Amino acid sequence: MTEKPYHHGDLRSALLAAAEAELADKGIEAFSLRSVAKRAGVSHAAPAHHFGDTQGLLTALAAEGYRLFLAAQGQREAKAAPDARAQLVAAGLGYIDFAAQRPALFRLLFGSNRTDYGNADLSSAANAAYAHLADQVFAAGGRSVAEEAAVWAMAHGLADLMAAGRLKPIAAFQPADRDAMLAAIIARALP
Amino acid sequence: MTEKPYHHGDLRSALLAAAEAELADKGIEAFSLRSVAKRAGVSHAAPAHHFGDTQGLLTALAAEGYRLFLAAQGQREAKAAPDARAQLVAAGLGYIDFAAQRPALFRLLFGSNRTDYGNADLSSAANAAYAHLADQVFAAGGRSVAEEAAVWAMAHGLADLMAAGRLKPIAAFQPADRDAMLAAIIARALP
DNA sequence: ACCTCTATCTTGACACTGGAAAGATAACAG
DNA sequence: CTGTTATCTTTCCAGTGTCAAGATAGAGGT
Repeated sequence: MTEKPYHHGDLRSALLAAAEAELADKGIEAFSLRSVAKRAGVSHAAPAHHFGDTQGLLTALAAEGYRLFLAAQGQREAKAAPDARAQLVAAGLGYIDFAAQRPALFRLLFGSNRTDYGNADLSSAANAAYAHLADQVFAAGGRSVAEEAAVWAMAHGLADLMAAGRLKPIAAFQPADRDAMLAAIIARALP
Repeated sequence: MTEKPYHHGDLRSALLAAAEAELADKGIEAFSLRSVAKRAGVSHAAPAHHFGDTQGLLTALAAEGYRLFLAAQGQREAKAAPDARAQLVAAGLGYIDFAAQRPALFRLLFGSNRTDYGNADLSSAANAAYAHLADQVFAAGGRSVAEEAAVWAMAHGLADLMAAGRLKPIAAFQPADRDAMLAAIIARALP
């Protein structure tokens, strides 16, 4: 019976998990560090040692978020045809999956100023996500910043509007129909 | 010499202006009601009488924001060719203009949960913006929710990425070139 | 003119927040 | 077993949003 040892053991991970739960529950604007500490069953000042301040915690969470974000795209890609265009559409669907399943985390990545992109870990995680997009656009024949922007904006726009709950008529479709519809829309932006 | 009359005269408008300045300076996540009151030269509890609470103030600001948002689209439309497709592209450019010029306000409209869409004024302002999009898509031949979503997502994606500063290579072009590039991208999403 | 009524604004209080400082506890290296 | 260090708690402070009570002034009726 590990009641409540003074030393948690893996508080860092526990705090990250608690922070994501807090984010999902209350959103970034009502995010409370003290509440995160309570969720992890620890004093309000405990996070400071692992993350410094709130920005540090959110920065670490965002870095994890970018890795999950890439993983969501990878899951779709694994099920798609191997040609470059199909892979790019699949990545777009994964992009949207992530935003729909974790809207608050998605907004932390793309719509928050409480993360520090000077941080090396976050910076490299974000760059990896961007590089993956750029590679795929190149593989599909895109050769300009405009081609990149077109694909990115289409996927991002769908994802952000879904996360905001503004595409309910589309979200209401059966998953298969919904995916087909979204895939067709994404395809319009392809090179 | 109107030194400091006990009654402000037009505190409501002054508070809205101060709130937008506060939003632009600190972003939605560091938005402080007391700081807004200070900007307007008034006690920290003065806003309560006009807006109730912080959510009330942000809701009123968002309603104003949607009207400015539509006005930004109207400005572009007035300079564009009268055919439906050109008007739709122009509206998209106005959409992006607004996001680029007032990124914090743009995020209040599309990425905040601190506004109350149950409020009649905000709700009707937001609906007016949506109706304008739907009308334009219909006029351009769009007849499905997918057509609507495609155009909306493309404009919104470009706007949100610009507001987040993630399309710097495109933002760096001369205005005319930039607009032409964005117009070409938006055109991909048209019916 | 005066006098009430009501809207507007201020003051003071409360619980909550993030962060700093200092102390307590336990793991670990020797 | 002991000194050292990492981890966590306690205590404190300034700042925040909201509520309640009081102060001020404009508006309308007589």
